[in-house]
Amino acid sequence: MEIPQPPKGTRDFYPVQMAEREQIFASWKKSCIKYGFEEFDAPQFEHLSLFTQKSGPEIEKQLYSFMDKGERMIALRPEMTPSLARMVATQGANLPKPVRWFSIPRLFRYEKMQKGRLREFFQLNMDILGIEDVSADAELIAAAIDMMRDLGCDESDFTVHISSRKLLEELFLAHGAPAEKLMDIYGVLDKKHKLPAEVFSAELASVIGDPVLCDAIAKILAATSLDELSTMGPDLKSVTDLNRLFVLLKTYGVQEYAVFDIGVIRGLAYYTGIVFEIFDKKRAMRAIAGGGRYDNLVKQYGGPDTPAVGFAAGDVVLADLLREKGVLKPQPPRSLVYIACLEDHYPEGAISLVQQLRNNDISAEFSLKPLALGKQFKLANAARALYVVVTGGDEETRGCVSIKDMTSGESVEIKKEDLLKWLKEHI
RNA sequence: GUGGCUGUAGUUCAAUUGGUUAGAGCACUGGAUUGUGGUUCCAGAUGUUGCGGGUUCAAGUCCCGUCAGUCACCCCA
Repeated sequence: MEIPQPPKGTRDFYPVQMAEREQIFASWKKSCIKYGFEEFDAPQFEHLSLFTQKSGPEIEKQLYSFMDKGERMIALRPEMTPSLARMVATQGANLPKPVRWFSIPRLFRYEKMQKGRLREFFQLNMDILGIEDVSADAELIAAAIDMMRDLGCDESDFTVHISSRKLLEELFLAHGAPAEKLMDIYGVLDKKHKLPAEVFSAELASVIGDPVLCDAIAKILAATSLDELSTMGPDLKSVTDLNRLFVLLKTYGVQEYAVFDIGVIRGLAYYTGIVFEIFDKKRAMRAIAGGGRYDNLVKQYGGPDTPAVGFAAGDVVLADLLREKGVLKPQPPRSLVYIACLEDHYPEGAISLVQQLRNNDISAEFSLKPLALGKQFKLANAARALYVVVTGGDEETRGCVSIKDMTSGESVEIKKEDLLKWLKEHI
């Protein structure tokens, strides 16, 4: 009989993988709560139109969609932001601002898989809605950086690359680029880090056409700092905002993680202002996280005009990074205590003890079939137990049990009625 | 959607380049060990070599197809 295969691009989470996943999720939640974010969730499937409304009809090719029995077009959610925008729009003015929400959704995308990209995955989403000021961008980026630090990463592992959609728009328009060409220019710019310099220039030239304009834009795109940009043209609000953002990030104490990078575009998405991406330092992987300002989205879903900024970090690339760095911890004990009992005492001797511990919230287990004591110790190892309590035998006649510390290998014998107290003191 | 590489035991990989009965580590099960685990020693089980076809006296090995995995391109919300 052939074993059925799981669908393409999905993962089975055996307890080992589940422990890794839980470690990441627990760290994510801790970071979010530390920053005053509340958790929310939404349906795993939505009306297809929720996504096509934001991303256009072509998006359907890249998601799991189907008609349900009521002839409604449904899609498994490929991202969380539309659901968030819908929820916020629904509440309208009722929702106290700023909204500070996070979620860890399971997402589905119909894509051909490759490194760091699957068809089913998780994301951490953090969003701040209702604040137009760059202070919200700074708070969010600081939170994103701390999220990475809480997972055990530091400035030798990752960098936040920051730019601004508005900056590019203002710069290009100020130099006389036609508005209808902006999207095409973004498209080429998005590939800047991947293409050799000559190919990049050639593509840029073919998109822009006018050689004078092309030269001006090439100069802008070669800029590596905000100061450099300031000398190129008139004072721009976006430059002021970005400068302020970097000052704020310094105040947050995270400036060593943040760099200005004009090449950050974030696809052709709905971003309206500051955009950022977190990359591993070697830039060997896909983006670990990405986000930015999307001030029009809630309004686009029929809600009140609500400025917003958010980011998402996928679990796949992040787990790759953490595994490579070796910061993922081994599985925690399945049971803190293993009750071993001598065969003449099986199993009644174990059950009453095991239940006493469980009733006091100490995880405990015992062998469900009679085994030699040596075997029971092997099972205790498999359970990653910290202590083995041996019951029965000579100790029993003395009203005692012996406890073995599985880390040190040392044993002590104590009165049976003192066991709970002893364990509470030592665990 | 396009292309490269790879499919051998549960898993990671061998198999003298086409040659006899496809092997090993790890993991698993049992034993050494009927009162003490991790280390050690012994034994055991597991395969339609992804699937289908072709070439050949002979195919895990070569060819075609197909499926799956993986990597890159496209895209990346």
